[in-house]
Amino acid sequence: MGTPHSPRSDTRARIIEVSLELFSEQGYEQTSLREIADRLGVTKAALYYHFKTKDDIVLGIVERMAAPIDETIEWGRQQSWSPGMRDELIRRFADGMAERAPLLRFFHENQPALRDSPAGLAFRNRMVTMIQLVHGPEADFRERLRATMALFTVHSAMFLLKQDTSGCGHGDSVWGEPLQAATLAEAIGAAREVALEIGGRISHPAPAHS
Amino acid sequence: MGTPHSPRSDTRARIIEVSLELFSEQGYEQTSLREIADRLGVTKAALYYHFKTKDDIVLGIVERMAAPIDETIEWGRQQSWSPGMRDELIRRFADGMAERAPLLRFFHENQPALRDSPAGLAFRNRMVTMIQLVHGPEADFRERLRATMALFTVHSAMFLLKQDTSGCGHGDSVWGEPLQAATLAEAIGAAREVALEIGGRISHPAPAHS
Amino acid sequence: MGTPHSPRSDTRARIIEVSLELFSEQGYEQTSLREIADRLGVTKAALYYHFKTKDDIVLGIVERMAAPIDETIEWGRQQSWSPGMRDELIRRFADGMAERAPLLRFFHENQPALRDSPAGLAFRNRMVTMIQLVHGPEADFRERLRATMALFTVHSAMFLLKQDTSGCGHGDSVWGEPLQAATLAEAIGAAREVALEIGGRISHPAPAHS
Amino acid sequence: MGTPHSPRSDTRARIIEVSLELFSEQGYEQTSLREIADRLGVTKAALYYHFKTKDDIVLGIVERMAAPIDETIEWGRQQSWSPGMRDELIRRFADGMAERAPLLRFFHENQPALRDSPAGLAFRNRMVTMIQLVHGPEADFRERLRATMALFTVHSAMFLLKQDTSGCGHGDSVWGEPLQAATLAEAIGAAREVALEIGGRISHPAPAHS
DNA sequence: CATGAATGAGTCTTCATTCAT
DNA sequence: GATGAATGAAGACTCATTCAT
Repeated sequence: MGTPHSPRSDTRARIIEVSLELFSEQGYEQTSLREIADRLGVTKAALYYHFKTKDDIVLGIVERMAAPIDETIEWGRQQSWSPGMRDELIRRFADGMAERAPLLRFFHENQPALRDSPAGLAFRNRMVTMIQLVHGPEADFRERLRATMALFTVHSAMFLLKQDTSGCGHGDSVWGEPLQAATLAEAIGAAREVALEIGGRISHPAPAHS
Repeated sequence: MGTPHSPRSDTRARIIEVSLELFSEQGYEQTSLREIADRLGVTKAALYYHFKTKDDIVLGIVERMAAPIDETIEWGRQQSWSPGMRDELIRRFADGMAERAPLLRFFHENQPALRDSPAGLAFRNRMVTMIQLVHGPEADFRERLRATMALFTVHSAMFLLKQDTSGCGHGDSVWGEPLQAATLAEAIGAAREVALEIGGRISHPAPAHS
Repeated sequence: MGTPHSPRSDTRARIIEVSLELFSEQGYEQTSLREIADRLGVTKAALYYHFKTKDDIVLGIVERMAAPIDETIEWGRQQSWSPGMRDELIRRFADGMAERAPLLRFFHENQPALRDSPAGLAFRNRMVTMIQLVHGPEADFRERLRATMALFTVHSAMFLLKQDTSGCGHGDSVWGEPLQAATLAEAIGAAREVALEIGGRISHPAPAHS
Repeated sequence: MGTPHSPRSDTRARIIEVSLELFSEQGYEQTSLREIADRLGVTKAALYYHFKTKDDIVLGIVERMAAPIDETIEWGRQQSWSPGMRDELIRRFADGMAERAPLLRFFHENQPALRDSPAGLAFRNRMVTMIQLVHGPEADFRERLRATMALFTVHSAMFLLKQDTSGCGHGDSVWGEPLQAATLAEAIGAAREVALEIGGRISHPAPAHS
């Protein structure tokens, strides 16, 4: 009851962990509760002790992982828009996502499955808000699009990295040798910079040609 | 009634049409063959007359829709890389995708479901090839990432537009009034330009004649 | 119309041929009309031009293959029972079946599928009649059983031969080297002799120990 | 009602029981899981709780029923071949099968359906081993055939008895009155003796001490 | 905390069969 | 003689979920 982080049961935590893993590897629909339970060495019924619903697990995932986004959003809300604030926003987002890359990937790749679920909404709303904060008020379509691209860059980095892994043997990986050492961390670093460049052209609210 | 004996059943084509529609609206896994069949006014078995497998329908979709990508790839292969060629490549891709926006969206949002399927491979391979053509040989991670983002911009434009549509009443659409008139066509136009800007900074690490 | 063996269409014959082949290889239920049609290079619908029903094909098989049994039965009906007649009956049966071994095997291994079908009945009745002719009137259970075994010996020879073939690599074939040369024909020859021995103890109607 | 909290659900056992019943009555392919479930008063899904697969049910059947064969095989392996041992082997097999007659019949009549299934293999391997033990080493084709026939006699007895039962009214049962009293037990008794006679002529090609 | 047993709805798929052409 | 298109019934199997214990 009382103490916030009492070790009450780490099962709940492990469920979230394993679920995120499987969900991002195989997709939400492709991952069955049996699979999750098996990998945890418990029964399906046990999952239902901790979560009311499959979707509820996703909600759990979001709650545990979305904290940095929320902080960034909170910070963003207290600033007024300026190019510098925009850059800082992107920077914070990219850094916050560094350790949560799989989460981003998971939500991007499972939109249809989560479209109507509370968890899906919860996440999409956060992304939409972030995008709005980045492009600021009264932005036109181009600028909104740039903001979107800037934020999605982190996710796309994942896409690129995956090519290397999943290009199982049939040649033509995106990387030849130059990339042998690109760890996920390095990739995210690079993604941050590219994201800044992409977002960088959003000049607002006073356009240059006024 | 029109033509007496129907021009030899366009059912196959209609299946592809309707399937793409449903697949992109609800996702691949979330769309059952019954649903497709019902909307077409035929039986599930009829689908199996025309396609060996649910996945085979997706393959059909790809085949009918990917022609412009293939042409662009073909063109790209015959050029040698240069900034101008890169821009032209992006331009052609964006234009080709203009009428096929749902296809892009469909594949992006259903990666997990299609990961191991022939159809999924077929499409991902095309995308990977396009990306490689855009960034050209010997590009580093940042440049590859830019290339990726440039091409994905078209898809992200879809994401933005959808917010407007699917934000069914519960607030927080990305667009308030300013976007009331942004037709899909206009959006793609804008996406093309943004894509060009994003791709634009790829400047090859000074070739021999620097 | 007229001439008995006019070459009207050898398709019918080929259907029977191929069907028997597939039916005995894989079983009746496990063989679909599509499979038969494919192997013949025609459409399923074509099969329905020649046969009213899947079961009707089996009937066709029986009709074309059961002639020798019918002749043997006919002959048997005109004799009165004696040990010599019994032996001759077995001999004729075994010889007649020599070229139709697959047929026997097919019916034996597909009894459940054909239990209630006309074709199944047609064949089982023939076998029952043969058995009755072999053991003669007023035989007791033991003698009937012997008669049955004598006739089934031909089929069991098939079982043995198959072991050799289908024991795909996991060792322990029924035959080591001594059997390398046992062709189907030789096997049937041997089966005939064993069948005679097995049937041979049926001494009837005047038992020796009376 | 009887025992308060049921002895922990004998459902698994009942599934096996009912399945064997239906499988032998109608054949493996002709029996649907719905049928089994219905007769048990449970849902199809319940079957899948206890067995991974339809085929797995057959495996369950084999495991529960094949114990006596395994014991006989075990015993046979520890003897060295002699006519007496051979007779004892056949005797034990026949006795062991007395209560499991339907099992034998089931496997014989469903070979095609089970040919490639684990359950089918499991059973066929046992039979092949038994046959080898009966005819001993260095037997020729005739002797192997005799061994086979000896063991199959038990099954053939079933065939005969069935004629009586399933010849439902449309004439030609193998038995008229003389068999009214032949219970299954008696039949197996007779089969045992016939099997012994049939196996009896296997006389090994004069070993060293001839 | 967790399990064992079971459910009901739904999935994809296959098949024998029909019929207009 | 044969095909192309379609059907209706059924099949095996999977899944999220529930509940008594």
